[in-house]
Amino acid sequence: MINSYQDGDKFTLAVDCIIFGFDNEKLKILLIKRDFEPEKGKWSLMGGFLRKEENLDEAADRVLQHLTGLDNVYLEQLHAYSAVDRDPLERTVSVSYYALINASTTPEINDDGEQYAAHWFNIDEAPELIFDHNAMVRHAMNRLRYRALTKPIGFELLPEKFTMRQLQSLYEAILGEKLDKRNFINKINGLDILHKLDEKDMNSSRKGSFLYMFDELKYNAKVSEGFIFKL
Amino acid sequence: MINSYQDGDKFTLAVDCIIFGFDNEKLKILLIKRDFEPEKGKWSLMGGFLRKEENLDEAADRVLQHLTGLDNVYLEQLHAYSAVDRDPLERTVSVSYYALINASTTPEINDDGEQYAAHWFNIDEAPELIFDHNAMVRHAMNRLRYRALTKPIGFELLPEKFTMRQLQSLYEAILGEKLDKRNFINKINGLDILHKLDEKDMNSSRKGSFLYMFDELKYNAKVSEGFIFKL
DNA sequence: ACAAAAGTGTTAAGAATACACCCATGT
DNA sequence: ACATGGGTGTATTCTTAACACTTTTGT
Repeated sequence: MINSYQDGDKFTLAVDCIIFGFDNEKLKILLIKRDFEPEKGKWSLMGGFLRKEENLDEAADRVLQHLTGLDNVYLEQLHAYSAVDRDPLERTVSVSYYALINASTTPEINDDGEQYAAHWFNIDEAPELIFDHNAMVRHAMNRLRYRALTKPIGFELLPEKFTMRQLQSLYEAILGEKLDKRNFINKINGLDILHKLDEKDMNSSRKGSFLYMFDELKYNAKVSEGFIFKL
Repeated sequence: MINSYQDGDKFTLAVDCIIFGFDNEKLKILLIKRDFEPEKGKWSLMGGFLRKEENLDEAADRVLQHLTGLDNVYLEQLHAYSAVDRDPLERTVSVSYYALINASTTPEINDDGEQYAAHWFNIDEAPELIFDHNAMVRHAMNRLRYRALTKPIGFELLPEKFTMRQLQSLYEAILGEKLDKRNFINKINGLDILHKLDEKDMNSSRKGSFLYMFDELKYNAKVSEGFIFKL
């Protein structure tokens, strides 16, 4: 049974990316409209096939870069989907990844009109997706919520400089609940992983609000001292 | 790029199982000694190849049943490992699963001596494993610790009837730390998901200790009322 | 002067932790 | 009678949650 390779069936392997973004108000997801069969015209996640010379992480990076042009994106593997009939055309096992991209750094999406049209949707207004992609998105949301509480991944979704209010809005969008302003700020400051700038953002109010940066060095130092990030 | 299936490479897909057990004292892992190449004679996880007519969960079930004869085992998918050179003989992508089996229900292991010899190891005394199996085990331990705090999975590893002390020892083994007896019992009782029997286990002491059963109905009712299990 | 968002601490409630003695029984 | 593990409750600390007013400044 396991003592030989010769009798193994072979499979097409795909990656599908759940791409999250944030526009300072709502959590978004990037979807593409399929311009090819099967399920032409329907919305789906961005995906691609694994190639012999790469591993799954690299395939996900490649797919993401093709669509967004972005490199060094936060990507995390989620789950392998393998139902025999999940893809009606051909047996395909797909490994899902979720990506966090900072909407303000994001250049135009590679929407070449030929293969697919890409579009940002509010996470709660996304259309029905093909295959098992709806389940993939639900799963990704759960993981995102969990991760947001145990790793400072939120910063991946924000511009380099951001206000406390933006950070709070992001966490509210991820967790799906309102948070208390003072408690939130106290908690964040208690973590001591932000650098407060002298600069203010004057867009949101007359008074202006101070900008902060995530201090990755401080964070890494704390983690290596055994500090456990917990929001 | 994604608009056709024809140019896709194909891959051998495997599942590898991290099989945890508990002997009332230590957390154990079931490993097999390979009697075939590559890496003949070395210890590894139990694995097998995915077949066309099944999905990954089914493949993991099959592999596990072949080894242990057990059905209805708790199995959870963990991660897809896909390094190009992870298996020196042939490009193989492997999806890891962890399994929890109740050592007392476990019949003899299917150790047929021809293909492999299976052996239980204390988790902290396990030998070096082939390929990336060491990483798979580390990953599985982390997931097990997390799950143990948020789902009553511990009960999968115990006999149907068990004492509080057994339950506590199990959690201590999983979490790798000593717990306070009174606090532990208070917490467990606070969850109100156990059924206390009139029966006593007379093996562990002269006085005897009451046996308990996990009440799955109560648990499910609580969960569907929105109760969040948190140990 | 007022509208609109920023900024700032304290108190109360709840959760987690530390801790020590008596009980039942077989030998 | 004693040795062994079983069983039980309270006080303290820490963490989390609730809560309201003043500041700044552009119009």
